[in-house]
Formats: sequence, C-alpha cells, structure tokens
Amino acid sequence: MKNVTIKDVAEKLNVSISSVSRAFNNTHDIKKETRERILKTATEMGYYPNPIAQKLVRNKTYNIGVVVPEFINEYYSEVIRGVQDVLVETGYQVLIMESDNKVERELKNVKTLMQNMMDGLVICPSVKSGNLDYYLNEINTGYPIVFLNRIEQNFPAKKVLFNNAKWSFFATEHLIYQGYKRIYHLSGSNDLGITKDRTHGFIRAMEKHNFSKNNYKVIETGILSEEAMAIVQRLIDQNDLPDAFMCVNDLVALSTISVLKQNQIEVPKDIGVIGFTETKIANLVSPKLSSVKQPTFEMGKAAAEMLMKLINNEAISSDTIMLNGILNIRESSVKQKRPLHQ
Amino acid sequence: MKNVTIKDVAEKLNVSISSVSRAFNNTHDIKKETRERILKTATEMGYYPNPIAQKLVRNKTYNIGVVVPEFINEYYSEVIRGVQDVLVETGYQVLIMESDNKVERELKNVKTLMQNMMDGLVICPSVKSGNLDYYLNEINTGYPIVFLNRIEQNFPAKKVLFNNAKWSFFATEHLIYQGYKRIYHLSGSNDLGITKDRTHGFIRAMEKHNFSKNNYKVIETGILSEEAMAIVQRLIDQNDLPDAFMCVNDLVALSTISVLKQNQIEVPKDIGVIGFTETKIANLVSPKLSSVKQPTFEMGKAAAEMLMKLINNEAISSDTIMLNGILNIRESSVKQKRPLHQ
DNA sequence: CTCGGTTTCGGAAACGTTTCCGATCATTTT
DNA sequence: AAAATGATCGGAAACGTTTCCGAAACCGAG
Repeated sequence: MKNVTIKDVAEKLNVSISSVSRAFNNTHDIKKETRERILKTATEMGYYPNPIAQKLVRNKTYNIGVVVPEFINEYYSEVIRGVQDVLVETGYQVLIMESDNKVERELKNVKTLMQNMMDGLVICPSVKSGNLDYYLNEINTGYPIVFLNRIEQNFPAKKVLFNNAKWSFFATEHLIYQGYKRIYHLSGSNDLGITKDRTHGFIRAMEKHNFSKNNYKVIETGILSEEAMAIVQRLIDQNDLPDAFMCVNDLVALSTISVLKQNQIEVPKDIGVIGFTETKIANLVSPKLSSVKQPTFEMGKAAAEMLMKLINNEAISSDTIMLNGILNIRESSVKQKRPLHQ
Repeated sequence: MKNVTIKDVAEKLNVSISSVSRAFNNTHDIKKETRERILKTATEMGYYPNPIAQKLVRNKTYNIGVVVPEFINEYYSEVIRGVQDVLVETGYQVLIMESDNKVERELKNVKTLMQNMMDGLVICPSVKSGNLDYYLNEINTGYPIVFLNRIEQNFPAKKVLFNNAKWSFFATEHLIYQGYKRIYHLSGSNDLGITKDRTHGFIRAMEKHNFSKNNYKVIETGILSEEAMAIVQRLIDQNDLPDAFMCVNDLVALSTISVLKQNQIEVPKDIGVIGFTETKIANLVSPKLSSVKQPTFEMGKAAAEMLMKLINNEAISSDTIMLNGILNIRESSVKQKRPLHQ
C-alpha cells in the first residue's frame, strides 16, 4: 500500500530526483535516452507524481469548482456537462458542489472550494442577491469567478445568462398568433429575478399587441406544484379562466394542465398552455407541452470558456454572455390543427 | 493576493510555527490563553491552514469521490444528495464525476480520483461488468470502494443495491390483484443486470399465480423512448395487446401510454400500465403513473456510511446492503375506481 | 590544444503544513 | 530541599514535488 515516490525511482536508477521530475515534465534539459529510461522503469514501478505535492509547489491545482443550487432537474446537470465538455480537454478537473438552494450553504461551498485551491469557480447562485458582497470582494482580489443564471444583468462580474425576457415575449406572442384573446401569466415567485424577467416579456407582448388590461393577468404562483394547482383550482371555482396560460416553467404548466383535466377542461381545445425552461417531460406528456428550451449545455460551455480566459489572463470582450433559446411548439398551445403540409 | 501562511502568524506573535499549528489543531499541549491569542490574530490576518499542505503531510485528503454514469435524471442526483448528507457532517468533501455511461470514461474518472488521493470512492457503474478486474485489484490493495447499483450481487465487494426482483414481483402482483389477466413485460435492455432482475420478478409472479404461457410475454424494448414507442405501435398493429403492461421503468411506461393514447386506447380503462424506478413525473402526468419508488437518497446514505466504516476500519456486517422500495399505486394501473372510504 | 558555449545533470531550497523530540519551567511528591 | 512529574513550547524533520543554480561533460571553432 506504500506509495512509490519520486525518490524510489531515482534511487533505483541512480539518478537524481530532479532528473526524474524533468523526465516527467518533459523539460528541455534532459537527454532523450535517460528520459525514456526513467519513464520506462517509473511506469514499471507504478509511479506517478503525487498530485498533492505538485499542487503545493506549483500553487495551481488544475481543479475548477462548480456550485449549483440543485441537480434535481436536468437544468444544472446539463450545465455541468457543458462545463465538463470544455474543461476535460484542458486537463482540468471539475469539482461539483450542491447548495440545496440555500444561500448559506452556497457560501460555505464557495469558501470550501476556494480553500481547496480551486483555480476558478463557476457559481450558479441559489437565489437573487445572496452573498454578492462576498463574491465581489473575492473578484476584486483577482479570483476567477464566472456566474451562471439567476444574477442581475448589471452585476459587475463575468456571467452567462439566458435572455428570459426576450423568450417569454416570443412564447407569449406565439399564443397571440394562435388566436388566444385572454391570457394569464402564472409567474412563479416574483422575488426571483429570472421569473421577473419572464413577466416583463409577457407584459411587453401584451402591450405590443394592444391587449386591454382586463384581458390579461399576472398571477404569482410560487414554485411548488401544489401551490400552482391550488391557484388554478381557485380560478376555476371563481369562474375566472383565460383561454391561455403562459407559465413561468414546465412544472407550473404541467400542474396547470393536471388541474384543468381534473375539471374536464381540455388542453389545448378549451385552453392553451405553454411552459418555459423545457424539460424532457414536455415530449412525453399528453398533450405534448409547448415550451421554451434553454441552451443549458451551451451555457455551461460558455461559462467554462469564459473561466479559462479569466484564468489565462486572456481578453474578454464582454462581461455578460447572453444566450438565446428555442421555442418548441408542440400540442398544448396550438389552437387548431395546422394543415398537414406545414 | 499573497496568501498569509502559518509562518506569518508565528512571526507576528513571536511564537513558533508549531504553536500556531497546535492552536489550530486544538491539541492538548498548548496553553489555553496562547491558543486563543493565536486564533484571534490568525483570523484577523485572514489566515487558514492551506489544505493542500495539510493533505500532503497527513496523507489524507478528507475527500471522497463519487462516480455516476449520468445525472440526467433524478436518480443519481438523489443518490449524491444521500452521500453528501452523511459526509458533510464528517468534514469530508464530495467530489463528483460523470461517466456519461461510458466504461472507458468511468475508468478514467476512477483513476483520476484515486490519483487525486481521494480517501475513498463510491462507484455507480455505467453498465454491468466493465472495469471489474481493475476495481477488484484496487480493492485488494485496501483501497476503500463501495459500489452502488448495477452490479452483480455476488461480486466480491462492498455494495448497496436495490431489490429489483422483489419489487418487480410486487408490482406485477399488484396488476394481478387488479384483475388483469394478460400481462406483458416491457423489459428494457436485457443485457443490463438490473432489468434482468426485474424480468425475473415478473416471471416469478406470473408463475406463482399460474398464468399460462400464452397469457404473458417478456418483450425487450431497449432503453430509448422511441424504441419502446415503436414496439408498442407494432403490438397494436399486430392486434397483439395485453390488458396490462408492466414496464421496466417510467420512461418506457410513459412512452407506452403515449402510443396507446395516440391509438385511442385509454389508460387505465382499456389497458393498465405500471412503471418502475419512479420519477417526479409520475405524479404530474395524466393518468398518474403507478410505479415503484427506489430509495435513492437512502441508498446514497447507506453507501456513504459503508464507505466511512471502510475508511475507519470499522466492522462491516455484510458485503451487500439490499434496500427495499415503495409501490406507489396511482391511476394508471387501477382497473376500477375504489370505493371512497378506502 | 584551448576556449566559450551547450547539454545534461545533481544539490538544495522552497511550497505550507504536522509531529516527533527535547528543552524549559512550574508544580507536585517524597 | 531534591527529585519527579506535567505543562508548554521551540526546533527540525518529514510529506513529495518543482525549480533555481551551479557543476560537469561534451562539442565545435579558433
């Protein structure tokens, strides 16, 4: 179980420690033959350089940390895959930690990762404005940090974001073009920045198309399935139904459809529904859910690339990378069947 | 940006390096007052022990690695949460790596983690029998490894498993008790050990209840949604339909329901469907999907606890921890409405 | 043959800790 | 009062590397 060290190889070959080190780091000042001789017996002996010792002396770990609020749905899982996709090639390790949507735990994770000498961090904040002062302070000391999602656009840091307002605008417009005349927006939790952006997009679409104020509503639902269900049920009871729901996310959309069905209201025949931040389920449920797909994988990639530039002191054109999505129109939001040839 | 080291604090206070170290490690041989004095100015100076240096000298990293095949669905995400739940308290860090269901990448991940001096590993294999020889070899040198899921029950290593055969038996029996007389099992990919176990459970239930061979079938579907859909459509075309499907997982179950609906076949009125390895969607679709819930969180916890015992050289009662699940009966498998009072 | 310039290599410091081994000093026991 | 004990602390080795510096060896040119 005793690990074989650089010293062991050196002694076995009657060379110096430095030569073994040079052989492994492939520096210029070593004869080709000795290098090969060393590498050969080293691998025979099962030697590899102790990464901890390397990190200590190099003051660089080739580790980067990713903090996510959760990976209970596929969103951050795909972000992580994007990050890994660009970093694996560069020899960097990706260390992942989960904050469970708690700001305190997020801060703890970040501190832990920094104390473990990560070369840089991708932080996906738990909620808007948590530990921003602390982060800002670290950034000012030169520590490479890239934020992803759920952070104010004007926050003075590197970040990659999704254009929530724009795509909720598009999603709403799609409903309008389908002929829906009375549209309610189920807005999730209004103190979340991203959902607020989606609300803005919704309202902008309403105003652009001259919807009168009594033909649209913004209704806060919270983020839990049960909360959304209760609210939709209440609307039914109060006989206050629109002919389309534009939902803050797929969970709310599915919850809405579920309640409507329980009340013998058919989607999309009676009421249209569209989701947001598409999940895999969208294609599996019936009716298939229309939704806006976020480029999660690409966002992860963008963040990683930005972080690498930061670490390597390369120029970065802009503080903020704002990505666009795809509006996937399926069944839940199409009022009438389209002609087959379309 | 220069990090403050133990030397800096020592010099500032005119004490030795060892004393500062003792203060931080709270050993016995240091006066209480000096300890407090050191700790006070140390935190004032923003000093904390360099974890890399600590790891080097202690030959222990307090890091443990988790290798998962994917976290695209919630299964391994919850496993990871379980692992973290027990390890966070003990001061261990959890480093996560993803194999993308590829055995080569899995091996690479494991090697990377071991070279980075993880104190132990939880390995969730990608597919049955991948790098088993290599792992066995490492285990024999005393390296602490716990496997989770997708590994043969008689593989000579520590592992935590789900009792697939037993619960697929229960799920099948549930269909039988509902009065379904002709049941097909959509078995996923037969070269996956776990799905094979589920098939065994299905057959055992069939035989126990004296189903004749022409009243049940095992049909291999593969793991992709499209594959399952195609197969169910073929059954419909061939007019070879059972009155219930017992599916290898929720994805196959939902795909099945989707195709049935497209053909105007109602679930559960015409045909009953039950899934396996319950996902959150089960409760959101209509009809709500009956399924077997695996104790993913608990499995993660069990693996972590086992690993801690391994690392601390504590006794382990059994090589294998086999956990049980919950059969969640919802709508998709109940033939007739139950009386309200039940 | 000598001299300056390359290669090639070894020695040793450095990275930031922990920990063993003594040394000092105060306190208690005989 | 002398000796033994215990508490408290400093010095230095050790962990396994990289890298700077200088020394040796070699090589071609003058």
